[in-house]
Amino acid sequence: MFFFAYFASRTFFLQTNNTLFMDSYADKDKFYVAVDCIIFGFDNGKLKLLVFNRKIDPYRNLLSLIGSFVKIGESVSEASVRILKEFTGLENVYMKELKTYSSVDRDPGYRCLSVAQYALIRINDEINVLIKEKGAKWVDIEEIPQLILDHNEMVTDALIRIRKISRYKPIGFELLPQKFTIPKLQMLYEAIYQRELDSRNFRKKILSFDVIIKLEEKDRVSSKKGAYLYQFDHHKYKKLQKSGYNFEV
Amino acid sequence: MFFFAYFASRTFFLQTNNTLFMDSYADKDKFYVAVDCIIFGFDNGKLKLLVFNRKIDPYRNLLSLIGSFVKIGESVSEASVRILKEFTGLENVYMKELKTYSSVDRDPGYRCLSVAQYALIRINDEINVLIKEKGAKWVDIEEIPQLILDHNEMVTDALIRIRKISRYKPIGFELLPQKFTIPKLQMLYEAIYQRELDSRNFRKKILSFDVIIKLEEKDRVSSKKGAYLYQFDHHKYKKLQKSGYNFEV
DNA sequence: AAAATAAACGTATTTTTTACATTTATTATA
DNA sequence: TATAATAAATGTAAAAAATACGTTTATTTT
Repeated sequence: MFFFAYFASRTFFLQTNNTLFMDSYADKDKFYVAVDCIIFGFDNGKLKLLVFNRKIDPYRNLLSLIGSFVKIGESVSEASVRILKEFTGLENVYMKELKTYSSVDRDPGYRCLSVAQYALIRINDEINVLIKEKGAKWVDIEEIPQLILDHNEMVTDALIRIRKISRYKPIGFELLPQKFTIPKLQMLYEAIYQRELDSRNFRKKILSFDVIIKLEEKDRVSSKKGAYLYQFDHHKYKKLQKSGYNFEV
Repeated sequence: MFFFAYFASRTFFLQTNNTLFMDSYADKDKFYVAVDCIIFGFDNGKLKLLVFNRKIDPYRNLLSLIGSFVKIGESVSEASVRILKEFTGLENVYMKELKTYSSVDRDPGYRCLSVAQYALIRINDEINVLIKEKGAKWVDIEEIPQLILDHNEMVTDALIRIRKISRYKPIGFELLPQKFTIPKLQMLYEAIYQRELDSRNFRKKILSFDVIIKLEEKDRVSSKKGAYLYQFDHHKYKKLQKSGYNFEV
């Protein structure tokens, strides 16, 4: 029998020797270890997922998450950092392990275990140029298309996870630009929770954490009056965290 | 170079063929996939960890978690269910994935990735007979001995996890016998959180969830007056969970 | 009969959450 | 230049939840 590489672009290597692996065959008695990244961004008031349009077999013209085999000489998290950098140009991204997907028949080509990672990134124009080059694109999380293998399951699990996590950790800030307005922050939380929040209570709550700094500037893009810009205060947040605080919106 | 199996008891197999693997050598260019279980129990008012005393090389006479290689024909969770059953005789145990440990140098013998799982079990005499046979034993979580490889790190991570999880899910009930008293339940939560709780507020809170059923019987082991026994009401709990409830003590 | 022990219970205070409507700053347009 | 339109900013009262705290009860042992 004849199998193709899980990912067959110039960036996906056979884990044992780092050489291109286009049309070799998989060893059925051997574990392959992959990493798949569920990358979220926030744009235009909507939570987005980065998907990759495969241009070659297998799964030509189908969508998948951004992934790669893990090389024998790197850890799973090193692999995920590597491909995130490759696809978005970003380093120092908020990325956490979701869970391991290891069903025997999850990948017909390989006995392949995948460690899924979810990441939150700030979308900007540079990134959008790069992902276009790579054949990736953003899709709205309310309209997630069919993805290969068990990738849809991974996305569902990741969404559940970020909803939970966002109740302790100010992950919202990872998705917004450095300067943001409170109405934008609220929209993000509404996108994460998929429900409306009361603007007065939201503002009160956010400000009560005392981890954002009001700037003099206003953002007048979405309103004539303009909304004050704020910045996240990492220093104060770290202090707060140390004292065992819980960030719950 | 010459390497030994990660676990070398009759229960640990080479993942490719399920045959005994005592003194063969590892393929350094190949990923081995292992599972390690952080098994918690509750006994005598203390939270306990199940550790395994290795009687053969490598790591003879050292302590480790209960673990195994994952076989090529099973998923990670199937492997963890398998070894949990083998060591404790238990099936249908509360067990969840903790995270993946995959540093390149975490195991000097193998390029081995381990998916750690944490489990909560009800200790009883039967189990204690079986674990003794297997060479395993309970240690107090406040006095965890040195374990092999990165197993201490796994335990630390698991403790952090169960402290977090116990704020949403009534995991406490997984660790207690079917019939338990409120003071015992409180002791358990105190062991998990490592801090004292107010008995009046604790009782009020627990009863407000309306998921435990008061029985007519009393447990007079730790008091002359005796404490009423209660039972967990799984049915009511499931209903509650569906309605989006949060179980936080 | 008295002492000792752990279980069971209630209430007042503080804190947090929720619900809800109006005013403000600015731009566009009549 | 007055008016309409738009989204941002703000406060307060009521309800719910969390916290702090002391006494009584049932029973066994002495």
